[in-house]
Amino acid sequence: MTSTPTAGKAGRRRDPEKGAQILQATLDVLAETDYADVTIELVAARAGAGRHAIYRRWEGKDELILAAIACTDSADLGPDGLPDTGTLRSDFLALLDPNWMGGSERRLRILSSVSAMITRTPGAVDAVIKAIVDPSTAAYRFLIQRAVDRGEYAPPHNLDALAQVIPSMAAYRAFFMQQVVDEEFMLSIIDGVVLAALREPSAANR
Amino acid sequence: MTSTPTAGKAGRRRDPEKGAQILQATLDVLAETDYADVTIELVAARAGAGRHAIYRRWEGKDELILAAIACTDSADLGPDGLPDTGTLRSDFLALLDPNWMGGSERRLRILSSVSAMITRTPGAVDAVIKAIVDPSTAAYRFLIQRAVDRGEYAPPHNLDALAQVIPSMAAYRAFFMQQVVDEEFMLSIIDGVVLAALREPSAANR
DNA sequence: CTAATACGGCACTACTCAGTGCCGCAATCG
DNA sequence: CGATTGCGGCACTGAGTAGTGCCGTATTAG
Repeated sequence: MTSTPTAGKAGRRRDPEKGAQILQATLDVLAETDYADVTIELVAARAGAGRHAIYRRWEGKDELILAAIACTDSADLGPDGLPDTGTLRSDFLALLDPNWMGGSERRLRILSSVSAMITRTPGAVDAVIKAIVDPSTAAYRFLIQRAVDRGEYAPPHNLDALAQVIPSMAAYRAFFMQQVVDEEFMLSIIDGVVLAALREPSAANR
Repeated sequence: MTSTPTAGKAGRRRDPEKGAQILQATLDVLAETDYADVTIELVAARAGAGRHAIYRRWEGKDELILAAIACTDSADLGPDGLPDTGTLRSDFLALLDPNWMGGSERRLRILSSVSAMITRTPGAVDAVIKAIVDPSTAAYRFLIQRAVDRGEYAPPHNLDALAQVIPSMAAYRAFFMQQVVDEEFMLSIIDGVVLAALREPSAANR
């Protein structure tokens, strides 16, 4: 990539907005169509840019998409963005709020679009794991651990496995079955699997 | 599709073997590469056939792949093909045998390759669900239900949700995380999630 | 001012690949 | 035998698209 002309001397400076707009447009297109249908032309048009503005910043299509994945917004999955309602079950239910579901749905769609890239492009797996998979798992791990810490449940046999239940099953349903991840489905997982696998704390743990 | 000349009169008869070989080759290629990399040329070469032998039998690429998905072998997931070891946990462990894992891995790879097609081609979702998703879920549902029937566990709160845990989490790991679905991972799901969510039967149920 | 760089828009090349037509040969029917 | 159809192999067309070059314009440093 050519360095920004700030270090040099003359010339029009590269618009910092454009880069962000292009990445956002890339994520938008990824969330709407499949990887194979993501054309540079489409991204450029969506960003109100020319193709050169893209190729000036990234080596090619794959680098662009990798960069876009890396800047997927997962702030809502951080400890500070997660609900804290007092009980684990109502924390889970709070995640059904459109406020969070919007981000989840978008991440799911991006995840599925990028899937075709995963087996092909080196680095794609790591980018996806870092930007989407890990934050999701970490969010559920955090909620469960907090419930355990407050004495709501006994420490589970395998926290990591439990934390992946909801992301996995939601992705499987949305992706391979093309069915909506609605409240009814989420409740069936929450009550039928996750909470069922957690035990009341023994007296010794209180 | 043109009808077989058996009803008519003259001409060389269409080789019934060829059709099967082409479908098998399609599945092989699907299991090895991505949907976008599945070219008719590649399938034809793998089947030892010409492109015409394919287009004579199917309308186009999508129809070929749909037909191939529909004939995915899931016989090992039928009630008669599943292990019966006496306990649910050892039934699950028996599924780790290469005998079953081979089929599972193949189905997973085909599932991931076809995923790009799911959002695009009408009928692809139904074909995938019927040939891969449903048989997998049904197999786990059968094993769990049998364990419940023999009094090993109490009837679960939501059998369908539990039956989808292993297929979902295995697919998520293999597909989005590109990590092997090995014995260690399976054990963490079996013990940490599925069996943890099942309860010992109460005295009244015995 | 001039030089250098960014920008959008357009045209162009290069490549892949689905689908078709043609050729020669093989099989099957009358 | 001749007509018809299946078959593999080859060449070809046409569509889609990644990537590049050029043009006129805008912005910035010296």
